[in-house]
Amino acid sequence: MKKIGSAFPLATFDRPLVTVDVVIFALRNDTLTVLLVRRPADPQDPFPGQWALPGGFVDVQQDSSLLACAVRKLKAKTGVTTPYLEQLGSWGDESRDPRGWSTTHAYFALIQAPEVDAQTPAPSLESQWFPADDALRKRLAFDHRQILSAAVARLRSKVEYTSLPAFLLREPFTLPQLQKTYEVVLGRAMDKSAFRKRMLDANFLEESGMTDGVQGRVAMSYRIKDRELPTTFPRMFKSGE
Amino acid sequence: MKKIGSAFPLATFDRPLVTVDVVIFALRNDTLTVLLVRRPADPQDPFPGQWALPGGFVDVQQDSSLLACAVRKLKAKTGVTTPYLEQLGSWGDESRDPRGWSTTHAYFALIQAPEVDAQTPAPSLESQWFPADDALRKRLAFDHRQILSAAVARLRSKVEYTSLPAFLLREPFTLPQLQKTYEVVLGRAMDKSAFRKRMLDANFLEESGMTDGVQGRVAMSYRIKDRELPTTFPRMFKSGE
DNA sequence: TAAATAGTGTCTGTAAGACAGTATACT
DNA sequence: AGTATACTGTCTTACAGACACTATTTA
Repeated sequence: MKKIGSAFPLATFDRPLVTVDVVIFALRNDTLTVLLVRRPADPQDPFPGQWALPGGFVDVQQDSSLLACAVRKLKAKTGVTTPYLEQLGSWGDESRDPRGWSTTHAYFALIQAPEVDAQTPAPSLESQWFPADDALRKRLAFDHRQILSAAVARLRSKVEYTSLPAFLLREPFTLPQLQKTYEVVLGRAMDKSAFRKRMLDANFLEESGMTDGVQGRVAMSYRIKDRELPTTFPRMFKSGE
Repeated sequence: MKKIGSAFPLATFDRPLVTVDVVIFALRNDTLTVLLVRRPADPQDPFPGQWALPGGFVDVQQDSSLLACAVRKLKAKTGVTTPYLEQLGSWGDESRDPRGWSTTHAYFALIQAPEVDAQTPAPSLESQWFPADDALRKRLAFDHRQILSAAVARLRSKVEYTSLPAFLLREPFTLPQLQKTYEVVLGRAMDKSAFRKRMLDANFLEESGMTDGVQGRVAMSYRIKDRELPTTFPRMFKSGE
């Protein structure tokens, strides 16, 4: 077997395939949506024509790390360069890819819904946003359904005790908008007073002037103080897991 | 490049190396310890003679999945077959292994400290338990220091709101023993009354008769109701992250 | 009886939830 | 004025922490 990059001898093991997949979440139409791409129709490819998570092989020439690879794939599909991006986990076994023993490193990204008329890669025949719950019910290529399911579960779980949903909104945003986002992600209504106390006490937002409300009272708008990482609240929203 | 396992054609990419590493925690002498192994002394190998996490290449003939590979490596080093085992994350870049672009899938395991005189693989020159805090200060092979650091951080973080430390004890155990375990892992003392209320209210323990105490009042002993997964408490022990 | 360990009771503080109320905008 | 939206206040509940107390064992 071929050696790469150094004088160290390598055991002659077969190497698994190494891929990276990205679960990209955005809020569209007051719905949590994920981006799926269509596999090539070529019957030589595995799962031809099926929906899959955006992703693919690590390119050892181009990608300096797994994270860099995920960033590259995210940018290629959405144009977004500064998302919230966290590692979800890895999957690997002998049967998930018909081409052989294969591994994937899954990431999940939260992005602001693209402006409809920006010159970002538009949704197309090969790439489309689906409501998360619809996507979960689809038959997806590889084990992507399982990965997507883990991503949605992780997101919903973290939303119970972190400020993650703020990364789905374009800044500045109002507290009612943020509450709506929590409600959409979790699929249940929340109490306004408790919600506001919690967000403001957590001290991760800074005021950013009044909105020019379309109707009704104008609201205070906010920005995230530190976009690097989400804030953890001292308790869960709803007791239990 | 060689094709494996099927008729699907593969792009001729160089494939990264694929390894699995396991961070194995046990309680020894009222101290949180991790198992490290020595790299072979052969200068042909990377990091000869240095301490590293137990792990190595995925063997596509032998391992049907990443998890199976982690289980195999854990068993080889400790003889333990039913640990608490969870995926920690994956690391991969062009420079972590001098042999080339390499990835590792890291797992972390909580096991009961091996009986000293059982016929399990004994600690040896090539394999030794170190207090977690000492191990963190060592120079380790590859990026294993970073991985170990992530494992300790994850463990300490989850201990704040889950029943994880129970997996470090041999059953049955008493509440004072469990409390001691929490204190050892977190490095701080906890209030007895609050601790007991929390554990008993969480309802993940079942009574298992009285201990024959060596001195002092005999204590109720407990077993874990469901060893499959840890229980999540409704709040953190200490507010904040 | 003293020492050691196990276990309980009571009070306080914090933050979430329920829900009713007030404030400010537009029509 | 009426409606829609933003925001506040008050009461209750859940649970962690502090700390003093009681209970049961051995020496």
